[in-house]
Amino acid sequence: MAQGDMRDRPRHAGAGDRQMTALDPRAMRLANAETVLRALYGADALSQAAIATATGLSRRTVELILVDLEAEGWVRVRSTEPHASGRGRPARQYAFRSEVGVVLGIDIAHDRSTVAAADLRGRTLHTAVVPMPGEPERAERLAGTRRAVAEALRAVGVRPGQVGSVSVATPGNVNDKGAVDVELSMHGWTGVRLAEEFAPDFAVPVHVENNAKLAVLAELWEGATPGADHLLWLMLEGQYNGMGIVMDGVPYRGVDGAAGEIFWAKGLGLDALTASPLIGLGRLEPEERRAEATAILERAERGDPAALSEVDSFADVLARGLSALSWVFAPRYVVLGGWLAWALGDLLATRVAARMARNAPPFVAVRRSTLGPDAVVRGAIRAALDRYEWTAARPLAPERRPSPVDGG
Amino acid sequence: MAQGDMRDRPRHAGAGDRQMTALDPRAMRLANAETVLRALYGADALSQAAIATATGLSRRTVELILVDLEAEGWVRVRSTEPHASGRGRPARQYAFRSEVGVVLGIDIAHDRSTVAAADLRGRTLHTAVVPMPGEPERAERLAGTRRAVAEALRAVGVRPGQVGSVSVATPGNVNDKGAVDVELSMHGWTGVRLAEEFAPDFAVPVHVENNAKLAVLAELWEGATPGADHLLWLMLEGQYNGMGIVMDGVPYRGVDGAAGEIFWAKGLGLDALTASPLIGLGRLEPEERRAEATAILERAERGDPAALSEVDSFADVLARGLSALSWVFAPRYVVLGGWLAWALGDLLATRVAARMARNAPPFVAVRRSTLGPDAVVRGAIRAALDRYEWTAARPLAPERRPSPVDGG
DNA sequence: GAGATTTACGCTACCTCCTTGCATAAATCA
DNA sequence: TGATTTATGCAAGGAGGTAGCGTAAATCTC
Repeated sequence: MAQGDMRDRPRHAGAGDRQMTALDPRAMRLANAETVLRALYGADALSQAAIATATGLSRRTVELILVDLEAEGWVRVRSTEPHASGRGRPARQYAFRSEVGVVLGIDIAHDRSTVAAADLRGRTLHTAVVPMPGEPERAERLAGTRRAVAEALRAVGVRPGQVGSVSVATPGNVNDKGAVDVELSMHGWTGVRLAEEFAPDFAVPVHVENNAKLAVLAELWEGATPGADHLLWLMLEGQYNGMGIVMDGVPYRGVDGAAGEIFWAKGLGLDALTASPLIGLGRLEPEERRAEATAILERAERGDPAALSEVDSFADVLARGLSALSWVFAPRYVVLGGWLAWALGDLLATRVAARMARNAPPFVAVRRSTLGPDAVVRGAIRAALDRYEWTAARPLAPERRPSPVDGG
Repeated sequence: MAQGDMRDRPRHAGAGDRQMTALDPRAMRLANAETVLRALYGADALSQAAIATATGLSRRTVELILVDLEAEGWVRVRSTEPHASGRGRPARQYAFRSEVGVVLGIDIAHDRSTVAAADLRGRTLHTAVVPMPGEPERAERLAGTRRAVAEALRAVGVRPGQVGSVSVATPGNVNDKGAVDVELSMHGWTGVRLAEEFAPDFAVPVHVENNAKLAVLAELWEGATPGADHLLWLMLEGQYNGMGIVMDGVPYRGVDGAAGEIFWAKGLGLDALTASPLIGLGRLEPEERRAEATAILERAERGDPAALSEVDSFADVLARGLSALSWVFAPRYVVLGGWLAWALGDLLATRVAARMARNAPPFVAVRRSTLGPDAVVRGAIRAALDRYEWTAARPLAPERRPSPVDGG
């Protein structure tokens, strides 16, 4: 169930994509129960009849399944509500209980490790941050991250073994076994087997992915391009840049997660960005670089030619590379993310868009990411939720359930 | 069921990827029957016990399902065979009947239309070719293609309404509605709605796809890279070049099928190929250009510096562009296909590989396509098989069943 | 060649789950 | 207070899957 299972499978056993597992009445019940649960998950509260029409199951079956789900703790009965048409017996409203499971999103960044605990609808319950000043070694970084995990779990009152799903974001290439293949900017990070490192702490498999490839999930979830099918997401972070590629709604990893290394590719011209003063800001401390970027933005908005030409030449290089990539990928959106895009506001995006309008396919739209600095953690939470195993999981007991009031 | 249905869906209803449809006993039976059928499809012949262990169903259930499948005509009972261990009652062997369905692969190429009829295992039963000399207009080309369809169906003794699945290959961008958005090299072809054109002739929806995107399916099926997960497939045809991108085992289309237009992309340098004398050969007639290419190959193999430099400069441009793309896609293979790669043998591939070894990621392997001129038709047949609806289809009646002996 | 052994087949009994349909419950409206 | 409307609870019936036993059809042994 960890990574690397669905790769390199021969897709040509036969026709369409139905399941291949044997179905018995129990499996049927399980599948139908999950269907009901999903229907409730997607809505605020639903009556039996509403669930029946939404799922295609008979009302009787829905009724029986709800009895089970309520007994297990997945579902709460909201006291009969007034009702729409005004008359008739009011229907009982059933609601999914997001509190009965906790997932973790872990963002290991250069200067800090951030751990967010969220409920099953992805609402953040608590965020723990452990700063990582002075370029620490591998062991120190891992220990600090574990402290952040412990703090987050303590805050929401959940033991590690009860966590429903975990996703870890890291800079560098994450291979199909959940280890970092190449990461040059963090000490001793190349070769670290993150999935193995964290696996013993939890009862569920630990998912590990490159940070840009996770941030793009947040963009699809609660960002500028919800539910988009194909897009390119650029993480402009200064020295540490990356790309998230989404195709057919799914993030694409390539062989051992190596996809999207556009800054290593000769021929796209994006390696020229390294020389840009804007990229150079990445070397500064977070507060400092943000101030610098804001200063540039303000100067440019006042019409200062030096600031404008700085942004323009940056946009030139970016637009050239992204135009070429757009012919290859035919994405619906190109999204500019990372703190640099965040700090430069719409200035950069509009300028890149103007330049791409001439050279890229006409259907490609340029967007600025609407996500703030927590894009990567939110993406990790999204990935954790996507991997949460409804059928295997058991809801947390009432006394163990965290409430959103507890944490931050 | 045609194209364009699974696009742009929000992927974040909840967790993993189970089905969302209500399951009743009948659906369960249908799914289990399909599971049994698939097991038989993947093997030559199987006993009840073998099917039971392969599928996870009880032997009794397998037995009952086989009774149905045999009655419907899907399955044949091979007379009890000697048996492995030597003793014990010999098991009945059940075999999937590939003859009970016919699929069509249609390749509309510049100089001809080719229609191949195949059985459900993809064995070609008959191939009909209608030449298209003198750059005909749209109507003429469509009429000629219909003639080829009629001939192929006559040869295998099947009426159009009985065809189980159809896939059409065409040059140009095929949008999500099965129409050609842009195709400049064939008269009046831009805007032709191929799915609609052919739909009335058949009882099943007609799948339409760009020819390079279909050829790559043949490569995965019976070519140089069977079952590969990620690869880039180049169709070098002279004037009409294209690319097929496979990611996670699935061909990638992009917005309205526009993905892979690497020759329109400034910045990759591949537009420079247009100037190459090798590409120029595409303007000649098929026999002529093949002779010319073979002549170049022979001269190069004898060490002729002019021929070698011609191939080298071609390989240079190709390798530069493909190296850049390899950083972006991280494919396992880059495959050179099309008649040009076919004609130049391993010469081109080894030279491209040597140049890419320096600039591309180390895991990328360069391969020459092992498919001949029928790559596109075979890919169309593969696509048609992939879309064949087992559960909806009814096996052909015995008197209508084509036999491989009939056709070519 | 008859009986033992081995493996496969056919079938009955039973279980789970889904569906239909009707009687009952709980609200509003006249 | 009774009619109307909508929701709930429950009994009966049907479809499908599984377990397990007796029988069938081979080979092996003496």
